[in-house]
Amino acid sequence: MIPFKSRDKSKKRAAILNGAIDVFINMGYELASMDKIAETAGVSKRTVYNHFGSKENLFQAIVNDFLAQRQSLKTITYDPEKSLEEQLIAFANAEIFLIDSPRRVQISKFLTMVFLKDTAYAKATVAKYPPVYDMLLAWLKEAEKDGKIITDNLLLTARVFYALVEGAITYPALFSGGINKSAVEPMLEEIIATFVAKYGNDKNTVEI
Amino acid sequence: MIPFKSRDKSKKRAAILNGAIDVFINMGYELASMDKIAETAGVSKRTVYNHFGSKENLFQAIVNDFLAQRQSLKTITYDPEKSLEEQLIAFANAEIFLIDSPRRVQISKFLTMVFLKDTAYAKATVAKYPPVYDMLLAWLKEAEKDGKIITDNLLLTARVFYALVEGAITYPALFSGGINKSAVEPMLEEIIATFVAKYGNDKNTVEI
DNA sequence: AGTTATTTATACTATACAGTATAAATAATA
DNA sequence: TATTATTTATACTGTATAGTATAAATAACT
Repeated sequence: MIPFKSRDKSKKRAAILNGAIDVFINMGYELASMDKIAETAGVSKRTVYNHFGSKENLFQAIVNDFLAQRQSLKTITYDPEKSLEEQLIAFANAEIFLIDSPRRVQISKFLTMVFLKDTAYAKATVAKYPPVYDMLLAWLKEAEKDGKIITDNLLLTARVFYALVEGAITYPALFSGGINKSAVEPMLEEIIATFVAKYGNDKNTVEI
Repeated sequence: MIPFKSRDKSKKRAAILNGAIDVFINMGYELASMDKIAETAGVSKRTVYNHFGSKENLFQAIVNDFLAQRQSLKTITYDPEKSLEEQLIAFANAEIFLIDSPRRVQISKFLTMVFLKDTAYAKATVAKYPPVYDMLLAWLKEAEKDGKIITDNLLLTARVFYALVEGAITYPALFSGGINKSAVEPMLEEIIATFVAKYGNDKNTVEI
């Protein structure tokens, strides 16, 4: 039977997703019971199943919603008029966005746990979204052509950049439960300066 | 009743720990059943309980055994005769040790998951062991005094170093399930070079 | 060989949870 | 107001698992 006319279910759907995120975060996937999720969402258990069918599906919906956000971040293209630092900070901020609100850092933490538990699933899931490295690689290529970046291995260089951002900011935020701007900003400057010290074409010094 | 004489239980204990690690790694803490652990260890379930009392205790024993290994790594002191690179690689290798065998990378991965799930527990547990940063901080202080390192913030500098090592090597190893020397070595050189480019006192260049 | 610490096999208890069933209640639309 | 898509409350099924009980078996030490 095709419903005569379907009504707006988005409110309940959002409430369920929100409650589920809370419970997943606080209990972990295994210990998050569908009863608890329904209660937290202020919804009957049957409604949860009507919307998502299974715990697994509910989880997938959360993951997809979250990763879709990342996808929608605007692209960054090389601009010879702007300083390297300014442009690199834009790349870093695209990562920092993922841990930039209490909610997002919770979800990132949960996702990291799940991805660590099943790295094959992690790989398959992340593969559905545009690779983060590619945008930086394209940027680096342009910057190198413009003589502002010096490297003999673009991929290694990109990996060093993300190592700095993730190692200094993202992962610490997951463990500390969040970031505070006043602590992140000096660190962000420091890692950008570190990157530029290695790969920037500093025309103001010369070998003696 | 005090036992007349206790016998050597270390063999069974080791078998249980080993089996438990296998099961924890493959199923995660929650889904690792004590029946499965006993079976994997080749031991009766009652013996598991005789040795460890509870699943929680068994888990704690694994964590403590693993972290105790790290503690036993030898200290690294500043040596003015050696190059910065050579000495920094020793620091990096102390980290790489933790992901340097298939077994250790599995345990590190599992521990990272558990620590992410309960960061308060993580903090308390890690606090029981010597802080990793302290040794590098002492080294940096000496290197700075010796004029080989230039920085106005030792702590930030240490954090950049570990960000590079963890972001470029440790975390990627957790997700990829291990490291292969031929891929790690170029990356290790690259991050050491990056660190030195920023903080090394390069007397061979001068501002013009 | 005899003592006894340790281990084993089997069965059991109590609890929790994913998912289903059913019938009644609610609320949006016509 | 009548229709019906959606939601709710309650109870249920089947399965899984942490931990315990008990008595028999094993093996290290004297």
